[in-house]
Amino acid sequence: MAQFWKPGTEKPRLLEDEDGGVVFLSSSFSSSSSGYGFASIEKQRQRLPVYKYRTAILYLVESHATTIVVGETGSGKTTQIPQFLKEAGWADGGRVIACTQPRRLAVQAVASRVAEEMGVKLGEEVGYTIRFEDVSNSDLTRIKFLTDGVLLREMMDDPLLTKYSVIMVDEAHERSISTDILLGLLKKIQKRRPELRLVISSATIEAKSMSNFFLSSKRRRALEGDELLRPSLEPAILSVEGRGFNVQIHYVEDPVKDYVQAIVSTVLLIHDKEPPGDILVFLTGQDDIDAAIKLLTEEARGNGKTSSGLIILPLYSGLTRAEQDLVFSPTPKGKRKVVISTNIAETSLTLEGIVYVIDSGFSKQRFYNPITDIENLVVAPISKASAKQRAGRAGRIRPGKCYRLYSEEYYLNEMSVQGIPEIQRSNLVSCVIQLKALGIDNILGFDWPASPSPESMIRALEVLYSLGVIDDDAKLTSPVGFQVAEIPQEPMVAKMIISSNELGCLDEIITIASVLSVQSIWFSIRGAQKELDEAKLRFAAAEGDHVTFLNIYKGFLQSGKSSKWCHKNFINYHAMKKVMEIREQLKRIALRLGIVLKSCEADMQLVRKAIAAGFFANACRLEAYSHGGMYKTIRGSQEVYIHPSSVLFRVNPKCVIYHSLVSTDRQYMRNVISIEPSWLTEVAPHFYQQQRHNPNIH
DNA sequence: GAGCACTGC
Repeated sequence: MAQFWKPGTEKPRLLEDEDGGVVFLSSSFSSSSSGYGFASIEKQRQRLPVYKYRTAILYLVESHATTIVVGETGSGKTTQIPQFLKEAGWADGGRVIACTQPRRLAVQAVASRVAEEMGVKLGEEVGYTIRFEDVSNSDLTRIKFLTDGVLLREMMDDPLLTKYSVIMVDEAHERSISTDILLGLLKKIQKRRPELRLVISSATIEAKSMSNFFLSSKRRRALEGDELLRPSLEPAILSVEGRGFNVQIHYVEDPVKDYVQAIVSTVLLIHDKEPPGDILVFLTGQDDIDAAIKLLTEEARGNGKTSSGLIILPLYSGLTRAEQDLVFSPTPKGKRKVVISTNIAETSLTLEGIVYVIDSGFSKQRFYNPITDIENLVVAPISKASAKQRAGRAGRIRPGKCYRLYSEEYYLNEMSVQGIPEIQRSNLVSCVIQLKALGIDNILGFDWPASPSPESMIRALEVLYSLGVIDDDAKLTSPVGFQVAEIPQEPMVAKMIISSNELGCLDEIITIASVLSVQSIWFSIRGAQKELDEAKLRFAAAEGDHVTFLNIYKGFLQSGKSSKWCHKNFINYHAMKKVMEIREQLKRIALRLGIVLKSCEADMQLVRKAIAAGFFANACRLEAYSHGGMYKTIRGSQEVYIHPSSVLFRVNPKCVIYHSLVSTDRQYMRNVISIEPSWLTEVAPHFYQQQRHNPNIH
């Protein structure tokens, strides 16, 4: 059993502020109440911690180009600041206040809350825009919530975002790729539009570096000049307290060898010794979660006293909606809920009723190797910022406790302060083309909040060049480059779509692109693997997985888009509905780009050629004398295998193209289609011509 | 015969 150190002097406050750079404004700025109706809602608003900073916030936004608001959970900053700004006149004269979020669900929730507080109909004065859903009105909407990805897309039509007077970037500390790109671009826009105001909402840990980012060296010089009429270019930092309760932290004395076992022991310890309250456990992935549940169920059963009253539930994104909803159902009296979760509960989902958190100290994180061009998912230690976020989940309803399965010494001395920003862990192909489309040609010189490695940027430029999307001067080509940038898909998929025009198979290709962009269209039930495989066989096409998707789509349409039909065939109905939405979007965009919606009927050779035109770099050749179905990539001689979930598994055609690689003990190709090697020089002569004499091709 | 942290356009 894990031994926890119970410090004699337990920490009075969980969220220790360890960077001294944050300015805390005193409440002398407190505002008087605004003469506003809806008494009860107005009272609720006034009770939010952010309310007493109303005047301070308005003053800072007025006088500073950028205001950084450090606010803990429950401060009310997201719902209140846009309203303060509106009340102060920032939306007068047809201007709009924007507030971005990293996630769609948050956009919808916050927008409807604010519309309710203001007593207006959602979609009119208060609106929102997310992919597939625009609940806003260009004449009426004054406060608009949107995902940061949508705002980036808006910049393609209006690079200076002229209709917005204030842009609030919420959850900036999460440092997603789109937030980072957005921050870099907003900084540029500010130089052209001094009247634009930015509000960056961030966690404590990031505030200082965010402030330094918006105060570049050029600006420091400007500050010394004569800039009286302009707002101060030095960002203001305002800290707003949250409404979380204290969380006591417990550490283990010695490093934990087996964290699944340690979790089980700790759950039973809490259940035995601590007062009622639900437990949230952070683990890395589905495998660990299933193992922990199995072990916990066994040990609880064999331990009479503690076995009663535990409701043990898994939580990860792969679960169906119904399974996920179980964790939100209220815990019956006398019971204790134990939710064993991935990182999904760290930011994306909030559980009420959690009093105890057990933190394994690990999560799965994506890493990208620009040399091999492979993205890997690996279990890695979390950062202090994550650890604090996880612990905070225990203090939402009353004071709670957090059990960290690592030592305090490790936390203090070895854990990194914050995680590596996503942009430094990812393939940058989509990101680079987006910047190019916005006229940023000097990618290497772009002022990022955190610079990606030059190797990753160069690799992205190489891929875009090979696709014919950028030219020798690294400028977007016309029309292909601009078309690819318009299509909201990875550039290789976008190129496949554009190539389908002259091949006359857009109809089929957008179906394939749509299926490839959802997680999985298969409905997997544990223990029903055989049935799933049989269902797959009913649709399997000799050409490969992409053509199999076409068969499934056809069947789905013939069934009248029936959910029953999906169920019978082990197909995920919700995924199919998403496929339909994406397909409609792609169809609309393709038609706008002048691509003709044509079907090639049964001629699958055209479909395969279109796939090759986008994914030629992923072509592989079967190794003639290998018995294990070993392939090598034609370009890099990398050893790869067909994934067992593919319809071409064990079929092993001579030459294939894959859509993506997953790396475990081997590199597995997922979603594979067979091609003729001669097509490669046909669709990508520039890429393969130097290798004309390479025996691998002929 | 194997495996899918989490978002987003």
